[in-house]
Amino acid sequence: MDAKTDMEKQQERIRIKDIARLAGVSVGTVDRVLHSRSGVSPASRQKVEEILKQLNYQPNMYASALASNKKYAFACLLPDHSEGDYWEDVEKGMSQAVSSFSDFHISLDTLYYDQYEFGSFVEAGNRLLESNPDGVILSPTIEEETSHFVCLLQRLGIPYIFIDSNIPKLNPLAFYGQHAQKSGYFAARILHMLARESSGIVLFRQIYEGRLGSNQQLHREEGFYDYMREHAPGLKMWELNLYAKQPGQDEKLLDDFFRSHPQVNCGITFNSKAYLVGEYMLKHHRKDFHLMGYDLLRRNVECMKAGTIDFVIAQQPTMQGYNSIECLCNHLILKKKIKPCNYMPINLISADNIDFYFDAHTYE
Amino acid sequence: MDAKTDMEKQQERIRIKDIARLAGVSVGTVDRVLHSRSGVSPASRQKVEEILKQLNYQPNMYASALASNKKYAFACLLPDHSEGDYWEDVEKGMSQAVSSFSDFHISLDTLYYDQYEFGSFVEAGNRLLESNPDGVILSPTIEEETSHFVCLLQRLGIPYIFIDSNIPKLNPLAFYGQHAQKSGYFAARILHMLARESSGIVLFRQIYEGRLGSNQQLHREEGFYDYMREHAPGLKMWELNLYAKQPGQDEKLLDDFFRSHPQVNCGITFNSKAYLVGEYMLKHHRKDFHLMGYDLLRRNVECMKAGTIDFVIAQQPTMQGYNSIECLCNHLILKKKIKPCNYMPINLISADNIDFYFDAHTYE
DNA sequence: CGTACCTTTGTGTGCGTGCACAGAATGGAT
DNA sequence: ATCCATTCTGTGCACGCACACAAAGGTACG
Repeated sequence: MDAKTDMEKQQERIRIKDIARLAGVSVGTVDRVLHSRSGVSPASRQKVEEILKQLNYQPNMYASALASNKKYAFACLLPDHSEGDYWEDVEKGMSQAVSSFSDFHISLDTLYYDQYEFGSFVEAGNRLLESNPDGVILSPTIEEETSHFVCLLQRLGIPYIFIDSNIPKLNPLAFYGQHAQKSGYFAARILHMLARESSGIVLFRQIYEGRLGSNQQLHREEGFYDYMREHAPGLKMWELNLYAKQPGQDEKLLDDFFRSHPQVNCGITFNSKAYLVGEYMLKHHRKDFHLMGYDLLRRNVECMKAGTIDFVIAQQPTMQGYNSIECLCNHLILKKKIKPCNYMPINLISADNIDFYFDAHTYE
Repeated sequence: MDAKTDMEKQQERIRIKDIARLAGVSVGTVDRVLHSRSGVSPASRQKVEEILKQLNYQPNMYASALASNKKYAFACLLPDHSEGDYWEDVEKGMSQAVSSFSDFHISLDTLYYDQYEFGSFVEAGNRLLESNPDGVILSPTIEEETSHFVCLLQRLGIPYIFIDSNIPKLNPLAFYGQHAQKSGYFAARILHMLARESSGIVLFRQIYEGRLGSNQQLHREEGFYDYMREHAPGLKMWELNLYAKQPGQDEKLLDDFFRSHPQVNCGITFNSKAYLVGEYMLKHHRKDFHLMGYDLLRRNVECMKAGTIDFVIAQQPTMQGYNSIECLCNHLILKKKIKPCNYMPINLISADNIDFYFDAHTYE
């Protein structure tokens, strides 16, 4: 029966056809209004817009994607990385998203650069632009170069998303990552519980070419010191710089430090390389040292299971990757409004709850 | 041009039409094979199945949902609850999912029962069955009655999902919730850090009609004791039963306990009612007591901000709700394979990282 | 050989939307 | 009034799939 009551119809989804009928125009006109195309008289436009608002019309995105049959090419610019690294999880999340939204005809091209060679970032950026992508995802690890690159994207009208760390003034379409300062603050609370009153804490830092690796690291440190200033002003703290690239050198630095500071039984790294210290402890059979770090890298996980890393703060890299692709789809295809700043949860992981944090499962 | 190279076509999505052409049959026949309907000769069926497997055909679920135009009614059976409660977040997740999958024409009907009146569960269950739903979500809080109810569902061929707690032998289509034993174990690790060596720990328990509220609570306790047995066998522990329904009575019990055990400065609840103790501490201006609990109820959050609850373990109720609806869609509409056991992360929340855990944002 | 009946296969329409194209209306110039 | 240009509006097909219906082929029986 065509003669359904209004009661029943209320539940039904409103279609373009319905809007057209109510506005006394054809679906073509409604379509033009919806996509703000030209060729509609002011009177019709206003009438249609009125009805749209009144009925709170939501297009059927599946029908829309089916009909428009466009292809979207996304591109991603990441630091190059090896197996078991942080960025691998980010990529995993992105490829999960690509396959989950494959019916939208999206594709993803990932380009890599050497985080410590600025030239390689620029070069990768140029290659990316050549492919003329519809949306870009990148991590603003190098502020200066990112700034330049983002200017080009803006000029071309290509939306870009930041993951992992943020530079708000370069206003990306969205940011997915952790609130670094607050995560440092939280880490401090936990480490403070681990630290005995009498002893002290050592901060292991990562130095490249004479400067700290990233803003992330700096903000985490800030948060850490903020907490300690408020809650444990008397606690002694040391900073020890490590260099990752020359393992022998780091080992010697650690030897020297612990020889001259035997009472220190607590430490933290504000980057993902806690395993450098954890593996050192393992090698020297020191199980009494309490260590914290960041990110569920394979080597960190192994240290946690072996007992030389107590806790790690995870920042859901897989979810970051997944969400950033989803965000581009929402923006470009479904024209949804995007939330610009999206902080990931600050997760505390120990050997006990680690099994529930490989967030892969969430998005099969 | 119709004459695309195979190279190009490889990237394209395979359609039913393609399968039909390659198998030398019509799309109707392929359709029949895909939906395992009758009326296909063994020869054709085999040929089509072969091609399907060979090309790993994945149907376009959007087109499929669009064409089939079926309506799905889901039903949900939950303990009744007041504002700011745990179940409210579960419901929030479910309604977010319903609106995010609204193009699949799903609807959700939620029924409530009194958790402590078994008869009301049965009555709500019967009302639910009358509406003849396509899928059911419930929390098996009462084992006996749930078992009966689930039998009925099985007989009717209606799939059901458990959230929050699990009874594997009633084999639900899927379970979304926390690994209770391991979460208790993890909680113990944290509380052990909070507890000074010299003092002891009190376990506040929730008693209804002479027995513990739920299996969840029991398993958490188990995990907690497991940890303590392994890592702090000497630590003294007490159990104090509370009754929630008579606040005056609880206050007296707490008074008595702390008068006779002034050295105890640490406690935990294995249900969501930590605020009973937190608010007591607030009232008596005791800030030196370390308290842990479960779930981000409004009253718990307030205690955390006031400083009388140190940590809470959260179990992502919103995500549980969202995922359970998503699961029914995947199973009934998209015919995807379902993962039967889905453990939520074991999240540790303090006042510092709480802002990042109202998981609403994730699914706008 | 015609008819009835069953099994197997092919075709056509519609789901809600995007978009190209055709058609109608308007206004101005001749 | 006629013609053309311009603006505005309506129609029809396509997207990939589900499902109803029609058609074709085969078998049995009078």
